[in-house]
Parts: sequence; structure tokens; C-alpha cells
Amino acid sequence: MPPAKTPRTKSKANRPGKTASMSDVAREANVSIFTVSAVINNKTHVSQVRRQRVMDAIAKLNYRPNLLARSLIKQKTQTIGMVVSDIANPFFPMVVRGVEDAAQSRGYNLLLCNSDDLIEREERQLELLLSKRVDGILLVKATGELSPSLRQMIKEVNIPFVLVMRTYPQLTRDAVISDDYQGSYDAVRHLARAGRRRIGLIGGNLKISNAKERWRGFRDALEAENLPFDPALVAEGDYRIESGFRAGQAILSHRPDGIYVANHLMTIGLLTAAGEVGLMCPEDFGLVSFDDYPWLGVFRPRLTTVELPKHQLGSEAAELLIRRIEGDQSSAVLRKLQPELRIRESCGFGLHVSGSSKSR
Amino acid sequence: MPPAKTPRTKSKANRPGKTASMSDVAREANVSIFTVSAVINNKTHVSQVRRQRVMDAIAKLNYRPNLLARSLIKQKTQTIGMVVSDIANPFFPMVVRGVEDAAQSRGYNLLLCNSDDLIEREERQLELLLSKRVDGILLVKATGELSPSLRQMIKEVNIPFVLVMRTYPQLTRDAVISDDYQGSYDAVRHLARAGRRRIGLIGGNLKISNAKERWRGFRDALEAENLPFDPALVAEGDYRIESGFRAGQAILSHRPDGIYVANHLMTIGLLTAAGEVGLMCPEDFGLVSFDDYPWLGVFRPRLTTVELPKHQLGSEAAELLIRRIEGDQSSAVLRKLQPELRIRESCGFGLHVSGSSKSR
DNA sequence: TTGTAGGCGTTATCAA
DNA sequence: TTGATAACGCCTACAA
Repeated sequence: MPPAKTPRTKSKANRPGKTASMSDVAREANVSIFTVSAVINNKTHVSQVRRQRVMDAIAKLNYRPNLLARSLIKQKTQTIGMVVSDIANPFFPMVVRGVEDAAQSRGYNLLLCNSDDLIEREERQLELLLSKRVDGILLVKATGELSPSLRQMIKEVNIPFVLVMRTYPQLTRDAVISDDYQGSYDAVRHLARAGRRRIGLIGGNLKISNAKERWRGFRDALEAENLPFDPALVAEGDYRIESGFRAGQAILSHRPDGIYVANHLMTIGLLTAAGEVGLMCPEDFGLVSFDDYPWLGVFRPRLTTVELPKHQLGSEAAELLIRRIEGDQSSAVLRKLQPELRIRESCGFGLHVSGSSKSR
Repeated sequence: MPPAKTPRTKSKANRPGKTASMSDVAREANVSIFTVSAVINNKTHVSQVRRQRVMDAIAKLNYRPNLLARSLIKQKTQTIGMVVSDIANPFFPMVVRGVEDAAQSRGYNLLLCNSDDLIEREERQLELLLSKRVDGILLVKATGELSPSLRQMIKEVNIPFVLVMRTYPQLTRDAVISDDYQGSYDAVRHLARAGRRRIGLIGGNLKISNAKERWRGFRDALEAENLPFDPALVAEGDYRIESGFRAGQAILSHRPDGIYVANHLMTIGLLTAAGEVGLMCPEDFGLVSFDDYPWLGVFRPRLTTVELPKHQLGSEAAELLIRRIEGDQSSAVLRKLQPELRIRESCGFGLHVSGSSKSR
């Protein structure tokens, strides 16, 4: 017999345990599925009676639209993916917060991944995000090169990317970063003005763009202050505590009188190393560190730092990304936020020296 | 005319800009859509030749399965939602890291939201997570009651919930928390053993389960040590810096010789307040704080703290949640992780006093 | 082993 | 204003 107008397997009453669908609501309200959709998205005008019937049904069935289905057909998930090297690095939470705030306020959710700064993990995460069809991706690029095939795929699906904190021209020109050169320059100059002459550097992996910039700033500041560059006072770390510790052991034995450390975690490592050999800050060496945190104001030594606008970094990146997602085709933007030197006492007579964060 | 066996609107060649679908691959490989699916999920045996053809097509078209569609039909997103009061509170990043690690290793992604500890925001986030059909939710409950309708909805969709750090019996019995009573008790007893007699407390909002527990621990320890309870030395904060600052101003004027602060952020506030009135730790007052961080070991005063196993808190919560998601129906679990007293010098002669974190 | 066809829960396009 | 009905891209009986 012909498959008459019988509701096929469609008919599924309010079977419990199963979340109600649009057709359930439609049946309950005695209207078409279209009508339900219309009132939910309040599109075309729906007569008062029907609208009310639908609303009642929705309430009664405890209906909640399935955003998966909507995403599937609209080709839009209202979700942005973010892969960060390590959310437990105190630098990132505030950045993520900025992202979340901006995303949330524009109706996007955040899918967060850690790459541990490992290229393989980063690639896995990116592939997953692509498969989950996020609308755009915020990336704190791990050290290393993306595989050509992945890059190819990214180009093809044409999904917006915005780099955060680290540039990587192979991928995109959109990036929101801090002016690391300037921050570094200011930090070292401050050290010099505080009378330090043998200034050391504990930097990040030089494959990372901001580590390179910070290194450049260090070199240029030394030169500007007519200070010698001593390779024995320079170490390349990886932005983690342990590397700061080892770098500290290496550098401190050469007796620098000032050290500039390119991030907070490595500073902790350095201070640990200093403690072990009984060297004090600022008595034995002046110190300027990157990234500022609330607790740095209350503990001693009260560290002089170069603060980066973390929240803003995140929110601007998210806003840029969302603009791209929503069709902004304007030319690439490289947003460089200015750091701010926060002078405390870790360089000696810091309080009375004027900072120079405004230059350039 | 009858809708003959013509490919309807289906036929869409490799139109660029559009991501390839399964049927595109099938056409390219000259096999059925089923075969493609079979090789992707390597299900039933597919002949070598066909398998190879499919793989080639996949590579050529740069195909990537659409997990949205898969989720829709399998009713499973491989995504867990987490709503946290504030990722920028240094306590949470490591918890989130634990969650992410566990989730990742079991094939789940993390959708992260901030509630700012605001009940309305929390409800919005939860509703969104439900609509996005996450498979389960990790919740650091904000202060306040969930609306009955939302609770109703949660019951109906029957989605697994695991509470983190804070219990809330209205919602679920599954929770992973720390033994706050014990931690608090140990903290105060340590203060007492260090000779402090006028011990104050800066706690959290008493509507929060762990704030209550920490308060209980404080009271009981005072009693056990035969110390008086002075209301002037107790303040209720909200786990934020500012509240610690105000609490400090209020309490310090009554000259406690020991203070126990229930989280790190409030400790920062307290130390700021102390600094403003020229009171020093540990000279003027001993201090024990909750949550430990790497930097606390290198700055002075070197704080004695009650450390909570943050990463484990997150990973165990995620693992429990995933077990529930994957069908574990066993009875409710309330996992209570033990804190650890980390004795440093903020109470005076701390180093030589034996801790008691193992008791009970 | 492989293919066909129906369905997951929406939105969108046409008619009515 | 409403209602059928075809997508969206995938999985999965059931058939072949």
C-alpha cells in the first residue's frame, strides 16, 4: 500500500528522557513546524493566538532549541576556538577572560584548548576545532611550523584566524600583540638608569616572535646606554619556571648586577636559583620582569615589571576575530598594544627614577 | 513527471570555498556514501581497493568530517561545558587545566564560561550549554539559587552534572571538592601552635558551601586550642581582592596577632591593607592563607598556606563526569580531596613546627 | 562487502 | 500569515 499521509516514525509523543523537538512543540500547539520556528526566532508575524499556543507548548514541553541542528544548516556555530599554550601559565587567564567577555557579549562561546606549546598537540587541536566547525580561531602559536597540509586546509575552509601575542606570517596577518620591543627596551633602560651596568637577560625561545622582539629590545637598549653585551649573561629559556631556574644558575655565577626576565614564570625560577646561592634582589642584582600581577605589589622584593594589557589583548583579539567572522574583509591588521613600566623597588632606588614607557 | 533517479540538488562538484562533504568524497572515489563512512570510522571491512580510493579522495578534497552532523545524529557532542566563577582568579586556571587534560585524553573538548559568580549569568550560561547539547557540565556553583524551571529542565534532559569545589545539594550529589574543614582546622591550629592567641578570619561568602566549611574549621580549631572567638576579628568577604582589603582594614584595627585568610586573592587585599597601616607579617601578625602558588615560595613574607590539589580537583571532576556521560549509574559520589599545609615563615618560627595535615 | 534510504532537529523556499 | 518539504552532513538499519 502507498505510504499514505500517516506520520511516519515522526510521531513520538512526549516520551520522557527525550528532549522535546520542534515538531513535538508543533504537534502540541497544533500548528506547523514553521510556525514554531517563526515564533522562536520571531521572524514573520504570527497571529497572537497561535503565538500564544506555541509559547504555551514550549513551556509545557520544556522545549529548548537544538543549536546543533541550527548550526548545521546555518553553517555557523556561534563558537570560537582558542588554543593557548598553557592556561595554567598565569599570563593567560586574564587574556582568556578578555576573550570570553568579548565573545560572550557578542553571542559567542569559547572552546578552549591547551597545546602545551607542542606543535603536534597544536595541530591536533586545530584539526578538531575545524571539524567542530568553530566560526573562527584565536591562536597563541606554539613554537614550530604548521604542516603544509593543515595550512592548506585552513586556507581552503577559509576560516578566520587571529593570532594572539605571537605573530606567524605563514598563517595570517591578523594579530593582536604587545609592543614587546618597546617593553623590553624600557625595562633594560630602567635597569641602566638605576645604575646597573652588567645587565643580563633571561628570554624566551627565539623561535617565538615575541621572544625575538624582546631580545632585540634588550640589545638596542644596551647599545643606547653604551653598555657591553656579555653572552655569558644571556640565556634562552622557554617561559617556564624550570628554565628560569636553570638560566638563573648559569647567569648568576657571572655576577650580573641587573637582570631582565622576559616573563613571570621564569622570574620565579630565577629567584629560586638566587635564593639557593644566597643572592638577594635588589641588593645583589636589580630585576625587571615582564607581566604584572596583583600579588607583586604586596610581596618583597616588590618587582618592577613591564605590564601588558592582558585583558585588552584578549578582548581586542576576540573582537577582531568576530568582525572577520561577520564579514569584515578589510586589510590585515596588526594591533600592537603598548606595555607599561611599573616601577617598584627591585632595581634599587627605583621609585625616584622616571619611567619611559611613553616613548615612541 | 516523477522525480526520477536524478541526483536532485545533491550534485555539487568541488565548488571552491565550500568544504567537502561525505557525498563529495563518495562521488570522487566512485563509491557509496556508506563506504566512505565505513572507512572513516573504520567499521566494517572495506576492500583494500575501495578503501584506498576513498583515502585518496579524502586527501584530494581535503575532506574533514563535520562533527556537527555527527553529533546531531549520535546525540553526542564529545564536548563538556564548564562554568567557572572567574577564570582570572588564580585558583581556577590549574583546575581548568586538570579538566582539560582529562577531557582531552578521553576525546572531549571543553566549552568554558565565566559566571562572575552572578546567578543570572550562571543561568544564561547553563541554558546555552544545554542548547549546545554538551554531554555534561562541570559547575563551580555561583552563590544563589537556580530557578526552579531551569532545575526542572536539567532534570528532564537528564544531563550529567558534577559540582566542583562547591556543593549544592539542590542540583546533584556528584561533587569533587577539597576537605575545607580540615584545611581550615589545620591552618588555625598551626597559627595557635605558633603562639598566636588573637586569631582572626577573613572568609568567603557564607552562602558558599566551602566558605561555611572553612568557617566551621576555624571555629572548631579555636575551641580545640582554647582560644576565644572574637567577632571583631572575623569578616566575611567574597574571595576577591577588594573584599580582603576592606576586611583587613576592619580587622587589623583590633590588633589580631594571627589571621587566617580563606583564599589567595583576599590575602593580597589583606596585605595591602596591612601595608597601608604599617603592619608587618609575620612580625605584627601571623598569616596562613588558602591555595598555594609557585611564586609564594620566592617572595617575602614567605606565606604558609593550605594547598589544595587543584589539578587533581579538575581532572577527577572531569573523569567522574565522563564516566557518568558514558553510562555509569552507580550511586552519587562526593569526592573530598585532602589539602596540605605548607609551612613557611609567615607565622613566625614556622619551619620547626610540625604540621598536622594528615589527621583525620 | 557494499548500497539505499530514512532520520537527527533545524532553517529556508515555495506554494497555498 | 501559514504549511509542506527540501536541504544541512552524517550514521545506520536493512537490502542486495
